[in-house]
Amino acid sequence: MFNSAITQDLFTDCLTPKELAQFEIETTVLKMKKRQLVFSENGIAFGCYILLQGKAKLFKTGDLGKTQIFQLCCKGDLFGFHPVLNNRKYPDSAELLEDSELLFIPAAFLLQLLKSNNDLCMAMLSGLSTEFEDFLCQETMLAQKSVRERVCTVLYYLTAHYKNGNVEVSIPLSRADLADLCGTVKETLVRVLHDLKEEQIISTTDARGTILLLDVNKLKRLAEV
Amino acid sequence: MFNSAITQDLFTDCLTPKELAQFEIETTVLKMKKRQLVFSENGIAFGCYILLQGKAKLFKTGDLGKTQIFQLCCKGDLFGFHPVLNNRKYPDSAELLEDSELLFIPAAFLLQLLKSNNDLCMAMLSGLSTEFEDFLCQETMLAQKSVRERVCTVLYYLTAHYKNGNVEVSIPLSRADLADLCGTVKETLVRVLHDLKEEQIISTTDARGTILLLDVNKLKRLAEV
DNA sequence: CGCGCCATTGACACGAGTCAAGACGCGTGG
DNA sequence: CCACGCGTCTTGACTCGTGTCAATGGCGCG
Repeated sequence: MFNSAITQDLFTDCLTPKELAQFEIETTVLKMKKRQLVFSENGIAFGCYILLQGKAKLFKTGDLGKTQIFQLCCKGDLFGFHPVLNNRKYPDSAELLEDSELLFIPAAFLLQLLKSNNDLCMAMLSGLSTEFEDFLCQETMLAQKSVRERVCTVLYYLTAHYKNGNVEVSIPLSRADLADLCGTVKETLVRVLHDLKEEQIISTTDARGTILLLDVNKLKRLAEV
Repeated sequence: MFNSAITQDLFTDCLTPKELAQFEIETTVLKMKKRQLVFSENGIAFGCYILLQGKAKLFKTGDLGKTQIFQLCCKGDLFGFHPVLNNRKYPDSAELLEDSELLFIPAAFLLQLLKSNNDLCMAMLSGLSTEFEDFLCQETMLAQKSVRERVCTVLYYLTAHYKNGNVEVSIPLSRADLADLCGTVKETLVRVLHDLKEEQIISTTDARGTILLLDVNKLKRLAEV
């Protein structure tokens, strides 16, 4: 959950050598800073992006101005392509969590590739369907679970993003971002984290509040209630 | 919201006459009764369906057994295709709300069409992207709005499904189904409906509790808070 | 006629949001 | 090198929305 279902493998796996060469030419590498917006809600989609290096969050802003994060992007993830495919405005926003390197793919070129390469199309359909699955889980979780369960669920799934080696998982997200992932507010999130600390399930090492997962199994059990 | 982004137009618009002929041959009409399951979570996907006549709800069951409805299907909607595209099990279930007529499209045939017809692929990609937009709205709504606002939002969007002529909108869903759409429980939903009745925004005519929308504009305003 | 499903209402408890204040570390500038 | 200020994290007190449990009412169907 919260992972990208579609990565740059899409291109490396599906494109012909000739198309790959063209790909090199048509795409552009961008360097951007932490906190910069890659695109934002209602903006026109000139193309999409591959995250070559760094991290990003994808989120939507509700009617009241509160943001809901629905995906965290890591190295290799493709994002921002939906409005290219259905020719609409961006329904969401993307912000960098670290200084990052992006590969920009122009909309027209992506569409041209899709039109001429059926394998790519099929792979994309598959990816979008997997993304659909993910959304179902997210939506059901948000609608049905308590905040405590949601926090545990989110922390558990973040292991996929922030595992160092095989054991340690440290999560450098801010409290505000974590709250936006869980669909709650900072204060409530902090209280839950406090409890989890007392239960020896997590710990916070540094002053920034980086979370260290101590007992992933117990976390998983609490998440699945 | 809660609408299908993908309908049978996909086929009528994109298929060649020859493919349409083949389509006639490969697909099967099914008649099924209210409350029957078309498919269910974790089931194998043998194909997908077009709703020729009737209504259906698509939902996912959470860890605790509570169901969350995320889409209502009307005449012409295509559904149940995601696991065909990504070769997995069904992540959701489909249940008929009325006696219905379905067109079954075998998985292999759908895949064959997609492989040989790029227009169809592109149209499908577009539809899935629009579906993605819809999910973002749903998720943000569920995570951020109060129950009252959610009920108003849901009722408002249901106008698209249950409009008779141009003015009257009557909603024949059960309280349980409405609650499952709003991400709440029957009792709470009933209380909100009670208040909306007092505020002259809706009324319930028959004993089954069919809801009649009196003031769609006010409803919309309450939904957008 | 009576059973059962569904809608409705009431009483109650608790989870979670809001508001306000304090703690802590970090960076900037004097 | 220290002090101040800012941003983030944390905690407390309080309120209220919402879920749970339980009981009643109404209508249709067998």
